[in-house]
Amino acid sequence: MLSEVLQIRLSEMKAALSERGVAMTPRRKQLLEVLLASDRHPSVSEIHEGVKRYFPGTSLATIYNTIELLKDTGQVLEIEFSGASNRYDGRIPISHPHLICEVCEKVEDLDIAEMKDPFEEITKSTGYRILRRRMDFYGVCPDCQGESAPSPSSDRPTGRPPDQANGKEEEGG
Amino acid sequence: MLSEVLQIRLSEMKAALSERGVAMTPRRKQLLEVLLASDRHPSVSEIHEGVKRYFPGTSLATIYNTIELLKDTGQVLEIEFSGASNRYDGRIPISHPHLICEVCEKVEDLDIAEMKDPFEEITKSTGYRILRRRMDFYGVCPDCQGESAPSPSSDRPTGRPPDQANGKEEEGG
DNA sequence: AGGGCTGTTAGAATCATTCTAATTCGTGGT
DNA sequence: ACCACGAATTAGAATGATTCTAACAGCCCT
Repeated sequence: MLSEVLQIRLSEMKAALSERGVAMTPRRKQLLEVLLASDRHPSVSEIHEGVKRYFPGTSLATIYNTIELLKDTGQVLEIEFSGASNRYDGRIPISHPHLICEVCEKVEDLDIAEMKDPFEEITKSTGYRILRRRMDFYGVCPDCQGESAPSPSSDRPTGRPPDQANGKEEEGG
Repeated sequence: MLSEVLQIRLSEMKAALSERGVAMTPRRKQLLEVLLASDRHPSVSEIHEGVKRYFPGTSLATIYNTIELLKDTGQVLEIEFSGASNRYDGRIPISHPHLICEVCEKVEDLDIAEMKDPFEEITKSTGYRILRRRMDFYGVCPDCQGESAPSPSSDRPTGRPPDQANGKEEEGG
């Protein structure tokens, strides 16, 4: 069962889809719940698994299609990865920073309170019309540190090996 | 011909490769020059084109292999994209912010002087061993604004359509 | 019953990237 | 000159996420 806050998000999502004339079918409803229920920033195939528990015949295409609708209505944040599957955040659909473990591929939200938002300033100084931003930090989470092999508890669909461990820990910048 | 600053970068790259016992073959030398000569944050296939002008038989695998060596030695910054090709920055190989036009797929460096670096603080508060970060701003560059179709001057190998233009300009967060 | 509009599906197509196995190249030793 | 060895390079296959296509199913409306 979703918490009260997530129930509100669910309503927002449904409203946004309905406003655009998209039907709320049982599969789609289930997809939204799976998306919101997970705190792992799930991938398309994880969402697929979740929906298939209730609607076994569901195809991957349906998940991709519905995610596309959610993206179009600004109801999900897509976190892109080049070698692996994209991950999705339905709980906080607006740009915000993440912590990403390169060993177990965990994606966590990150609070940086005192960081000033350079949004307006960039718009002014560059002339760009900024649509979204990405601020993510990649590293090794506490659980995965001190292990030579990645934690076997996490299923990693296309995990990359921890080849970053070459002593360079601060890059400055 | 490369500027003096870029000549220095070239030397650094060669030194880093040599230190790791990697031979500086003519193809690899050319690849480094192509990478440094471009201010477009070129993709693998753009680099491939550049190298092929001098060594016509060069295969894509060679480009991928050499880029891999450069990544391993910290001599190139990889900017990942999920739907399109990755882009590479050999001039400034450490993490730094970019401006990315979603219409013409231009990638520019961005200076944000007064932004405080939350690096140490995140390490302390989360326990993560941070290896790299990404701070990129996506939008529409001045050249592409006011055009319904992307500028035909730029060659876009796997361009995505400008479907971001749905009125949401500020996402906050 | 029929028309038309979604939603859904299986499977093919695409495309960047990685892998594999074979060939070529360069160098050092004879 | 010749050979041997290891690294560099190659073509092409394999992989995997995503997108596309064409067909089918469901439903509302008359």
